[in-house]
Amino acid sequence: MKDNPKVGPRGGATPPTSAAVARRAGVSRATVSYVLNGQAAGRVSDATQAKVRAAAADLGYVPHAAARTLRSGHSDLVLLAVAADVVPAVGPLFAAFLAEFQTALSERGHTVVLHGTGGGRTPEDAARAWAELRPAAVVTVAGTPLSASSVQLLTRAGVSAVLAYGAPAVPGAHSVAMDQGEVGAVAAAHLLASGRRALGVVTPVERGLHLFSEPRLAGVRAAAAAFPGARVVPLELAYTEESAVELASCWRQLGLDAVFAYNDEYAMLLLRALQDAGIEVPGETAVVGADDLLLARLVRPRLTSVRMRMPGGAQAAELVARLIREPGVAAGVHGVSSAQLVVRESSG
Amino acid sequence: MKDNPKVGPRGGATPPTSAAVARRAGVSRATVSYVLNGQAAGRVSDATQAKVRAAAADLGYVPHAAARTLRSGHSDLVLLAVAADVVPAVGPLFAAFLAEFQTALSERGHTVVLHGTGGGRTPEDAARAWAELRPAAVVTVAGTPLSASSVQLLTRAGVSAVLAYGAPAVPGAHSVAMDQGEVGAVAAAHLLASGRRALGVVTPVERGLHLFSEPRLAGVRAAAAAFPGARVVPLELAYTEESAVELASCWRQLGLDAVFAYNDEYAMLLLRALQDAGIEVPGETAVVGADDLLLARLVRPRLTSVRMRMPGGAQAAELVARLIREPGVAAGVHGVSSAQLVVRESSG
DNA sequence: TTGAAAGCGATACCAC
DNA sequence: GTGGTATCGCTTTCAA
Repeated sequence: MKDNPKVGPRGGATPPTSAAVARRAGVSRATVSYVLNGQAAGRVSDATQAKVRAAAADLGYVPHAAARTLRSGHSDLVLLAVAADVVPAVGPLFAAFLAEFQTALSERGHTVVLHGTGGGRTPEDAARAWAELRPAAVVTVAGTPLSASSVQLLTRAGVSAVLAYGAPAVPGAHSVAMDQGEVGAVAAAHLLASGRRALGVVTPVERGLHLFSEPRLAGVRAAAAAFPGARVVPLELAYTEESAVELASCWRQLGLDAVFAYNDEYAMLLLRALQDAGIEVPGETAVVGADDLLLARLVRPRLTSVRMRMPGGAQAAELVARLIREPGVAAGVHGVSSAQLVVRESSG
Repeated sequence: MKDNPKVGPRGGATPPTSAAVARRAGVSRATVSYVLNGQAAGRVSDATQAKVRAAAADLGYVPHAAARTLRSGHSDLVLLAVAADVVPAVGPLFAAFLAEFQTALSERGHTVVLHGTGGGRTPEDAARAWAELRPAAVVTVAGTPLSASSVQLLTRAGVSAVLAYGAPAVPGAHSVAMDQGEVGAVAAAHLLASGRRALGVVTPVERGLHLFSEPRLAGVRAAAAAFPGARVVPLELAYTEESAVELASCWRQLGLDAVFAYNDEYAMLLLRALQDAGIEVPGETAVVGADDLLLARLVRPRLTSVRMRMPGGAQAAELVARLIREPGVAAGVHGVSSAQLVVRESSG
């Protein structure tokens, strides 16, 4: 009469444990563990194995990851950290990355979870929250802040690999670097080469995008500095039609002959507003976006865009798996993005 | 000389434990626990508390979530389950939801993690993977499969709340239901009311979207059945320009006077291709999308779209928090979406 | 071929 | 005020 599920203080049945499986199968917990982890070859008879599996299935037994982690000293978790501010901005590029990354790592026996770190916290607070889960690896994505002391904290907490993906290298961490400045520089070089000299640069007012937009602006500035007579004007824009209309309404006063619009979505927004305000594109003002979205090819004129080439999710997954296997590898840069211009009709 | 960090088999330093903090502060582990969990009021002297905190800071101590979970019997994890197939399709609507949901729940002391379940697995396999983490709650998003037996498995594993968000109700689970059929029905009703009778329905060939597109198609069919002379033609479309061009090239042979395009992105793609093929929109063919994206307002003609109203991330978070607090609440439907037409220029 | 038992890290009851 | 210690579920070594 001890075989019925125990009842907890709140009346809910306690989940079955490996001990319950063992009792039901009439074997010891050790045997259950061997069978359920495939370590049973030559140790446990086939008949016993069958009994154990049947008992586990009957009870709906699911192993307790926390207990396993505690005992084995390492978890199979790979934490993909994304600042909450950045999440709304990620878009289809990130979604594709995530799907690939997750699939590749789960094939290698890891469990990928995405942790959207709440806004308004220091990098160290965020790192502490990650460290509590004792993941095998932490991968920070693009705009997610990561400081050297966070890296140290994670490392001391036993995280074997810390990787900054698409962000500047951080001391102590591995990285797949992406130079956002290059994005701006490539766009600016193109515009300057085609004779434009007064460059507007759209910077989103949306939170969390500054980490991208500021280096991009700096890249434009750097490129422009080499051209006598070139000037750069930062332009704030919110991701709303009203904001775009407002900016377009005073466009001629700005005297710009080109604009680099942070990304394709902002570019599309501005392009539409400019056209509605009677500004001819690219005749009067050239427009360049970034990310090379499919949708940006649908507008007329088709949008010139800066495409970034980064190691994809599968490659990142392979890298992470290797860093977990070989924790000794010295931190360093494992791949660099390149920015590449896709010239279409919106810049002449 | 026992105070230096212990060295594991692979040479990496073992992370500091509460026992290490206790040794360094010259107190017992119990005291450390009390101090670090705010249970010290009236139990531990201020001087001792200060010593403990200092020791913890020195060592860079971070509590071990797995150990805490094991001991306390419940984790603070809230698992947001998303099928990997669906991830690439989620778009900005989901990103906004995630940011809100995560922020609201972390303020309530929960840790939200998104689990992108690998493709090609049964709902039960996926549920087992979720159950291993013993989360306090599991929330499945929109296209993520959830079967009644999965729910049972999760419940037996001690998950106190299972919520299907934006999906049909599942026996045993709570739900915030969204009737995808209604989306199609609303679009079709509008088109039929404005005199259209031959309705194309774009269904994406991309994996993982069938769970949305099929009910939407069924909704269109149901609405059309009420109109004598109305017919419905499903049209497969991939999310590429080539596919859209191909579809547009044989458009006139289809004899359609309207098309409902699954969502705004597919609608924009098709709209462009139709225009390039010389089909006048909305004159010859009306186009309706769904999701009411900002970008869809930028094309000309502006896109008519079906907007869905669902409880936002903050409301969902509040619901989940309540279900965790009160696990006894009978499973049921906690909110229903409504689909609402936003008429613009692409349908006349 | 199987079982007994130690121990991973944190918590909370109970004794001092 | 503070410390000893049993306990959560699981893995793995050693002994039978």
